[in-house]
Amino acid sequence: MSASVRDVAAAASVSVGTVSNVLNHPDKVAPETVARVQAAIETLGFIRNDAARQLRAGKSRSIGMVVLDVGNPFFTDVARGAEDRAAEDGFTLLLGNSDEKLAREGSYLDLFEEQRVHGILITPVGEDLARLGRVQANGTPAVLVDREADRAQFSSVSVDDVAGGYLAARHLIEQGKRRIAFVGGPHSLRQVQDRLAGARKAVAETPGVQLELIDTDSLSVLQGRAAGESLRSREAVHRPDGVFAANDLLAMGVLQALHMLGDIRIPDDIALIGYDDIGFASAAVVPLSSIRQPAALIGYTAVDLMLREAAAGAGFEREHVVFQPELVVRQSTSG
Amino acid sequence: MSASVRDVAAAASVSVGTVSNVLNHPDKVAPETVARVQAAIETLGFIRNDAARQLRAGKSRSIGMVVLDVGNPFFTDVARGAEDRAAEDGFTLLLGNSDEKLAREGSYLDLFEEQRVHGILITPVGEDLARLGRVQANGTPAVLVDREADRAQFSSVSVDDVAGGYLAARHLIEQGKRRIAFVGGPHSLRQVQDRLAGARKAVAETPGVQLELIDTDSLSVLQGRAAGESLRSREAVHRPDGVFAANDLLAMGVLQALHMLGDIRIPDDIALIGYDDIGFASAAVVPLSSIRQPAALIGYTAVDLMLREAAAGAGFEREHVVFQPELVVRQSTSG
DNA sequence: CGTCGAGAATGAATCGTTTCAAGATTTGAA
DNA sequence: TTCAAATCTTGAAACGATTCATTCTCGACG
Repeated sequence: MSASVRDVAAAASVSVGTVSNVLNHPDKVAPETVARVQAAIETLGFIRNDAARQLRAGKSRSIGMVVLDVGNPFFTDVARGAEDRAAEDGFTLLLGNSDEKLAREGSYLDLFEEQRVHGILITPVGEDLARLGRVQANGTPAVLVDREADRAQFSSVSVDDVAGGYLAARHLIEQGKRRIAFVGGPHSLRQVQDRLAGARKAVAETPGVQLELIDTDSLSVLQGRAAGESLRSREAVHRPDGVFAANDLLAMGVLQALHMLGDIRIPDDIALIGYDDIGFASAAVVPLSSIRQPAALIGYTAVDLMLREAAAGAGFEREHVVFQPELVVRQSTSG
Repeated sequence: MSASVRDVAAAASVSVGTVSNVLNHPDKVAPETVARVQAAIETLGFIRNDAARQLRAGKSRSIGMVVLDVGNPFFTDVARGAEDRAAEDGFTLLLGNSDEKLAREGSYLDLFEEQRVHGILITPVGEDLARLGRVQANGTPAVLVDREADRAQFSSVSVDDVAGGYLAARHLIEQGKRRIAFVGGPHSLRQVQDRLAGARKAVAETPGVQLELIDTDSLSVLQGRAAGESLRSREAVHRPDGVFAANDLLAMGVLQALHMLGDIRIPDDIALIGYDDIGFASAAVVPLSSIRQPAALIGYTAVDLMLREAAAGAGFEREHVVFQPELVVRQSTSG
């Protein structure tokens, strides 16, 4: 169908090797020849076949990334940062969405391995990283994003979620709230576990504070709304007076159920805080307090580590970058 | 590095052809042999090299998609629909973000062509589709998303933006607003042109209604906030009483500037309507009226058309699907 | 008992690019 | 004028999976 190097070579009356050199090492070819070959490329509409190129190279110029939810602005921000760093070195970022499902995560991992991707960035769904370990063993560096694990095996870029959870819960307590509810799930997600652990710590520090768990199936607006509705349907005295949602999407859902569909005052009746500080949080019905993470920087750093690991080859000393989260107070907790 | 079909063949004491058959046509191989080969694959940790596979096949199992802004939930919704349809036929969606920049759009197009992608879905940045025409001519079907153009050359899935713009502006007028401002840009985007054209039509229908244009550099929250601030800094009498933003991101920005940073009442002082009806619109400080588009369905349909075109080959009769937008009234226009 | 055919397995050829050792040509110095 | 060095160009080999014309093996049937 489309022209190959051979066709270009014939049209320019040179060998295929020379065409390839024009493409990849133009300095090794006489200027006049370069011009002739480029003219031929132009007239034939030649387009490099990346498959053949990769086959020879053994590796692609792509980086694979698997996130938990592309619909979550936090992850698109991370991806944007990752893309920026990748572009600096001429790599392309391939974005996959696991939707918090192990099966989908697995098929993206398969795909990326088959594509001989340069490296993988992943926010894993579960605790079992054996599959990822195999990828790593096959020579494809994998970096954990927004998650830390076996420090010797995987480099990681994360945020101290325990500290973040602590900040959130303590803030609610400082606002005078005593019956705190943690809305989040599934608990197989490390992020959920850690944020809850931080909250537990803050609760334990202050006598008389109770912590209630409200589980969700995923970290989505819809699940948040469901959780909020279950709270709304309770008698007022049995409701918590502070809600800490495991991320902003959930918090937005809770907010919708309590404030917009119900007549519960935020923050007077119930104070609400989320996590991630996505752009939309500040523009919510009641501007949402949240825990800010440096999303773009996380992505940028993750690609950076990955590239370094790929360049260093085996025996690379894994690195671990941990950012500190930051409390952002808005009206949803401070009237 | 990693095992090849040849290694597997040796380990299972069969020929490479047989290994390939086990992988692709297991029914053509004796069950016992299949088992033996699969065992070998397992123990060697063999992973198909997609580059080699594609090289032979000539085409990849991927579909390329270029959107204007991944940060815009509208486009991630479209992408989600596209991914679903692609997955039905075993294709993978590669998502690229042009960020409304011609250069980035071009480099994604290059990349996709080099990867011999099965087809391309694109919301083009500018009016010049010559580049895309060349892609099409080289045998890669391209479908326009959220945009219509040369009907004979490209299939398209779009929403009647003129009708949408009309709906939005007429709604503001029906709410008694007479000094309408259209916030949007760049005008090189067809979406912006069309929505404005619709608004103009509605304005022309009612005597005594003025339309003012407030240009933005892109369709982002930040640009919306800037536009809102310029409005806020005016004397009240010179402000419009109705604002139609070219998309919800802009509208959210305007909302922040007017309502949260200023003390302008929405919708009493200024009514505000956006476009796209992204999920966050309903949860805004003042729930945002908007024009709804069937995002996921647009993506789903676009892949469907693309796949049909790819299957039919040259001489395919281009198809054009146009959805009708829908007015969603919330508090930002109706107190 | 010979022949035919279905089913299974084979392995060389192929896809298009890059690499690299070897050959060809030019340049410059002696 | 000659030779070595520097500069260009060449073309075959390699990457790894898939295809397909061929070969091989049985078993059934006349």
